[in-house]
Amino acid sequence: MKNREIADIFDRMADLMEILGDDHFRINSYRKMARALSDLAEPVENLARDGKLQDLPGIGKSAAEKIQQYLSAGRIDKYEELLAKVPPKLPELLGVPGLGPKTTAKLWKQAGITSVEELRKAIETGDGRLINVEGLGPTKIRNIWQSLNFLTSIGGRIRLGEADALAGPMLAHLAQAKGVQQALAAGSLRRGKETIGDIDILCQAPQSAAEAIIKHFTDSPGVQKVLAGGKTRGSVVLAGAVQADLRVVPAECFGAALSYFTGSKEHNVRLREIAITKGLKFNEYGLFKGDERVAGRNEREIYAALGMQYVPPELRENRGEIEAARSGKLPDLLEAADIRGDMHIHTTASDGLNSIEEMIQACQDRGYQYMAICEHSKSQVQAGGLDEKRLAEHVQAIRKAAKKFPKMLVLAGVEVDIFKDGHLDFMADVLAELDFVVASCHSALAMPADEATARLVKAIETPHVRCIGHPTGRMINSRPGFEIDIDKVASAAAANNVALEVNAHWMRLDLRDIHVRAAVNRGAKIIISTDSHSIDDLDNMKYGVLTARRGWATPADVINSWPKKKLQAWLKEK
DNA sequence: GCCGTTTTCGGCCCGACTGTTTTCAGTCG
Repeated sequence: MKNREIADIFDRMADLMEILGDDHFRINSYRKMARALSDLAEPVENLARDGKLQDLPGIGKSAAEKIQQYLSAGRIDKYEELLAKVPPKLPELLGVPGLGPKTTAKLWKQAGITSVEELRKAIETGDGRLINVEGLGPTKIRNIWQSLNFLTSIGGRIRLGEADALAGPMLAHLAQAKGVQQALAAGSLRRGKETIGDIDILCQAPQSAAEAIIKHFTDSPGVQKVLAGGKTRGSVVLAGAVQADLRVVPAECFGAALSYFTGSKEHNVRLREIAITKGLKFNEYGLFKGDERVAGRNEREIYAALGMQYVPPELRENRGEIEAARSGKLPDLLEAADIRGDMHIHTTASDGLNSIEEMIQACQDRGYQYMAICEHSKSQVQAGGLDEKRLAEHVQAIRKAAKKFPKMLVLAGVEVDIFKDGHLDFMADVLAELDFVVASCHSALAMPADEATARLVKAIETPHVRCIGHPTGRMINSRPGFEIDIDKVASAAAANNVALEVNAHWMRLDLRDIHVRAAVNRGAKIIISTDSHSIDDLDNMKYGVLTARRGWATPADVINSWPKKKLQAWLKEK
């Protein structure tokens, strides 16, 4: 699957065109193409084969030809032409905060700088080259210098759970400032995206209090560096080199600002375009007819005034939610409160930190009606995987412990390993004794897409298997995991009445959002599980719910939102 | 380069903050 690869090339072409000063509308359309390709769950090769490339939003004749050329010849002429016009390492300058295409072009043409390393040397040695660059004074040079040092210390986007942990204390700190009526996380954190670039916080307060609140924010304990502080917004760097931005707005604009700063950018652009067709103007202060504000206090009245359903933040990615909302066809998404159980929990019997009873109690404390304890199987030696004998003893221990919790349905399960060729770590007669079987891959996690797909399909077709755990095996920001043909996997899952896991741990979130959507579209069922190895891990469920919502999942799609009786009936179906 | 419920041509989102060319360009979100 070459989706990501081709998307990157379109993004790089856009970068090059920006430096060369090309028409910015054209550049924007290249960005849209890159986005369409990276949002695509199925292999772009399939669309190309079926002549359906132009069905993708923003992909026209010319882009389709470029994609076809890449797939058949491994190159895109236009990209090669652009590369020939610009020094190879110049585009990396665009990644330096504060450096955009205009300044990058000037550094190149007026100072002969062609890479980040050369820029660093030019500043370090003070060789005088930068003096010739117009628009570049001492302050800007100092800021660029700091950005260069900042760059070497950060690893890019942080994971959802990490951002959430940073935002929580900051929100609590802000709530103590005088005049604050409410403070919420906006941006990709509110949308529940798997990684977060920076933390956006929106605060409702009277205008008169704004400046003091921003000061309160920039003076916060965790702040390492203040990047900006004005009358309506402030910007800081937190521990771990994470940027956090704050905006303070009065109540009459809060909804407009929340919508604006929640994004996504692509969703917002569409909203503004719709506003224009209705003779309105939409900005972060409200929805305006001339000078009159027709909406802005909350998001719902804005969507209503634009003639569409309220769009939940998780769907705001311009992946079809605008059209659905305009025709009243948005799904009734799963809610966190719908979750009735956790179906993938470890205990001290394998590599968990808490006992059976502690985990049952913790699930009961969270209001669950059912749960499944699923330890590793014998080949997971490093994780204390259970062999047949220990597994049988463990089942007895679970049954015994469960008697102390009559209200909780405790399933004795297993997380059985799927080997490289798709066969399992336990024989069918062992699996038959269990209430619930999750099958997962823990080894050979780098294999070609067709082999990985076949491996999962074989496991799905195996008797007694009811769920595939963390189907791609990816670890966000550290391991890509399998590329799979999600349509094939989901179709097999639907046909065999096997669920696909959304692993709720913020390091996994696997299935990921676009896979959930493809799976649901194919009629596959989802189980959102925390794969908990401790009591605290149980609280990761919220990240799995966010991911499922981003995949347009409804309660009907998510088995562990079903009532206990319906779950028990489903368990008997295979 | 894409796109069409005022369209196949003429559009294509909006404002804050910063530093510098002291009236605005560049960058960012």
